[in-house]
Amino acid sequence: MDSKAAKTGMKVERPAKTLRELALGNLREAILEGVFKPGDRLVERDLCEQLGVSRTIVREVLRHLESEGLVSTQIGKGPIVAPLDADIAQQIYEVRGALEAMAARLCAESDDPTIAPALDAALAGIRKGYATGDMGHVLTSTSEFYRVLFSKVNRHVAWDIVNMLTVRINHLRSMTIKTDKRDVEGPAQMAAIVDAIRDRDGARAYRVATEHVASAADIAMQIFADREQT
Amino acid sequence: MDSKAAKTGMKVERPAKTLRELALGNLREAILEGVFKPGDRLVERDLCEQLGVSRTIVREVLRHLESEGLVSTQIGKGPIVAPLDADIAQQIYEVRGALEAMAARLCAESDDPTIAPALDAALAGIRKGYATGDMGHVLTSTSEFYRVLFSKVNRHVAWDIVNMLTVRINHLRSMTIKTDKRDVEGPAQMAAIVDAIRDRDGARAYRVATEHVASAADIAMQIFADREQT
DNA sequence: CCGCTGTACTCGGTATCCCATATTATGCCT
DNA sequence: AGGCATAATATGGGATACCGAGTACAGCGG
Repeated sequence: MDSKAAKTGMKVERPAKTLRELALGNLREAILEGVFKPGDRLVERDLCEQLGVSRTIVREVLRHLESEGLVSTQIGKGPIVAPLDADIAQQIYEVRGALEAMAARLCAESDDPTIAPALDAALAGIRKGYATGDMGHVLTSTSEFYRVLFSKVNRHVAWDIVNMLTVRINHLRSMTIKTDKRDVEGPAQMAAIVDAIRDRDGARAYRVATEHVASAADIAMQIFADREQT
Repeated sequence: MDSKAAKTGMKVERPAKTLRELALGNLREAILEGVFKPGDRLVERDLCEQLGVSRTIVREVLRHLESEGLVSTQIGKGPIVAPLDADIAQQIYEVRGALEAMAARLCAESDDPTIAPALDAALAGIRKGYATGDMGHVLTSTSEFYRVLFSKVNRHVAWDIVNMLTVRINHLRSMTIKTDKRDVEGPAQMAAIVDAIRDRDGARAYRVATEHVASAADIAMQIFADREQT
């Protein structure tokens, strides 16, 4: 796995050694898991206890998450979990779409025969997750699918951006994949991307990738609409 | 200005109040200005003196710049100014191209008649900068051009990303705009973008915007090639 | 000439302190 | 009783001082 990552030029994250990286991961996870909900205040001194680290670390971590967009700091108050509105979510999906479509096209236009099989493997993981009802597995396999898409053509800058954006819409992703018929539609759309890549059809790969993200965005917007009606 | 910014949803940066924001701006500026060159170590305690702030601040700032990609921290050592290689630069130009082309298309497809004049104004600024030899003015006007492109269609997420990427290739930008004939080619390409927008031709706007970034990237790659020959 | 050792440097991390502000609780006066 | 002024609390912004560990380099000895 490591050698493979090195071969693709993709930065392999070595076992996070510094406390700060650990704390960063933990807090990010906690926010993603919903332990802290959007709008909740993130009190530095409380986090020190909960994370078991000093305020220095907590502050560095908060700053980092702030630049990731997961945390926002209001002037007179302090850091809170950044709320996500429909407009921002829409924009995030849009950028993701642009970048993932770009990557899909590049994959199609490269002549690396290992791409399609690797994507198929990830796709199989997604289908298996749906079949077994393991939604966590669906999410990680989906990430793997896109990771392959970017790393096979050595686009780690774009991949980093997509990753940054993805964490912000994490809970939306969890909901979109549970939507009615998404268990067949989603994989089908992704299979269409793989097909286009296999056919070396860059334009089609670009188009179907764009459509896939757009349909996920549509579902997300529907979720916002439903929520508002409450 | 504030009301306009609010209307466009574009984040207006209020006069940085916290010491941290000041220090962040100063250090970023220093790196961009070349006070610290790629590979230079950024010794925390030295920066404390030079910036006149405590280590707390310096560390938060370094963390922030790290997540911006301007600074990289090597495990056993410490923070250094992130070196920029041709591969990364290429990828940054590529992502910028994808996003700017997207914004150009959106501008063309919107029916906001204020877009083209605003872009023309920025373009005039660029031409004036070239005419007077004020390259700093060329750069800020170019940024203004793209800021308008994104803000007129309310894409501040994408704009933030483009901005983040742009600082990393700042010195390349300074060099590309000084390239032979870039003083006529560059503005001509940007005028083509405005023309396409005025004609409501989304596909053409997308294409010419892509081409403009690609030509800038080509020049940047040439700079890397020349540098290597030394 | 090469290898070892010790010292200086610096980072990651911690523990306190101080100050300003914002919120909340208290209490007094009308 | 109600409203306003005030005090107490909570918290963020910032500064210091300190410690342990790893790196780098200089000098010493073989």
